[in-house]
Amino acid sequence: MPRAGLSPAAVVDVALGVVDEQGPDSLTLSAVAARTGVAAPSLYKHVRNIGELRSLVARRVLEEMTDALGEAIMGRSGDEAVAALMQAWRRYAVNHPHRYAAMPPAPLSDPALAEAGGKLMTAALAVLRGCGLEGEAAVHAARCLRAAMHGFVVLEVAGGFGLPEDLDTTYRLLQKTMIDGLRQGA
Amino acid sequence: MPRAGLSPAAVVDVALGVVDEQGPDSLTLSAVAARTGVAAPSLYKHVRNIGELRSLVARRVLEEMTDALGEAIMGRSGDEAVAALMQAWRRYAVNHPHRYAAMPPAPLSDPALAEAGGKLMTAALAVLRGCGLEGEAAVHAARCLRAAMHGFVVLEVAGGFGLPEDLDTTYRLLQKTMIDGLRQGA
DNA sequence: CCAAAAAGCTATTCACATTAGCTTTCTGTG
DNA sequence: CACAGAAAGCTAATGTGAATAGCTTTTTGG
Repeated sequence: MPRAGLSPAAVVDVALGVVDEQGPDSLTLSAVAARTGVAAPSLYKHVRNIGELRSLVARRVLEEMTDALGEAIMGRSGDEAVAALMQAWRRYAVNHPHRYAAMPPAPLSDPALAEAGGKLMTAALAVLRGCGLEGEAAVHAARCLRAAMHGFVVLEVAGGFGLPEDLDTTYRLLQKTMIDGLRQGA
Repeated sequence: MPRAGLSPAAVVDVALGVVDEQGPDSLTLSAVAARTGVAAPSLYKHVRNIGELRSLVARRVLEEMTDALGEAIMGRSGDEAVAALMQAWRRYAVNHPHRYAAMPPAPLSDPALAEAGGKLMTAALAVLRGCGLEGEAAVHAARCLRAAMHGFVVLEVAGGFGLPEDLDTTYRLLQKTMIDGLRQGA
């Protein structure tokens, strides 16, 4: 019988499929193995363990999201860039809810994840510089922005907002609030 | 040999100990059984399954946190109450990081959890009424507030804020931003 | 063409959740 | 007080998933 032709990247591809369809908690080596037509232990030839696979998935997702955000803010500046950033953040999470949930909120001792996160931070700080925020003030502003965006989409994706009121309206209010807040800080 | 004298509540007590010391992911029936001096399967006499145990734990934590927030806002109103609410929210999470992480962001089909969450929502809406917000506007404001608080403490507790800048300062900025935002909406 | 690396596989171990079925301890009622 | 039945516990067993060991097959480079 011919080989499956796997590689770490291919395993991550399949893992992303599992995550998309069944959520991050269902990402198991058996599930990935079943989709690749390979026995579960064979996957250890490509990833060290399930933790590494999760890390690799998280990294891919973070990079993908960073790209999407980068595109969204490209060519914009000031409040408009902040609004675009917030919009793109939420759109990514809503379009890929399981992928978003597959990203840990912190790099947890994974240098590659930390680096990917650093790129996102750099992009955010660039946007804030366009709002007149630099140095320490920009760091505090970026944290607030991230907290607001992350908090909102985590709750939205998990179904944490029970009431029927329109979520787009809520998010618009959050955008306005944050943008006004940034203006204050500048 | 005498009985262990367990009960659903006692099992939850022990489970909270496990959560506090080893985090929500380490909450297993074996861990709880070991602490109670009982064999793991015996726990099924008190809880239906591990999922129910997690729900019961989450409910206890949510109620405990709701109490803490209720105390914090008691006797205050307006911006001061909002500031106290935000302060107490963060304090609870920082003092009990694993318990905070043990709460799912949504009731996920658990009516008891939903009810506990409803009480918290009621308290929040009461605070906002004191800021001149009612009806739909209050719902949108409450969501924004929750998103900001939850997002911040999730990231703080997980170690998601890498840089060395002072987190108290960041949170003060977030408080100010949200309070200004609420004033706008009113 | 062949040696060795790479990629698979089967068998096995361990942890945890869960079920089944048996035994022991309480408890309340005659 | 006795004892029947409920409640609470136990052991044994199953299923799933992670992980390791050691063997076999496929590639590939010289």
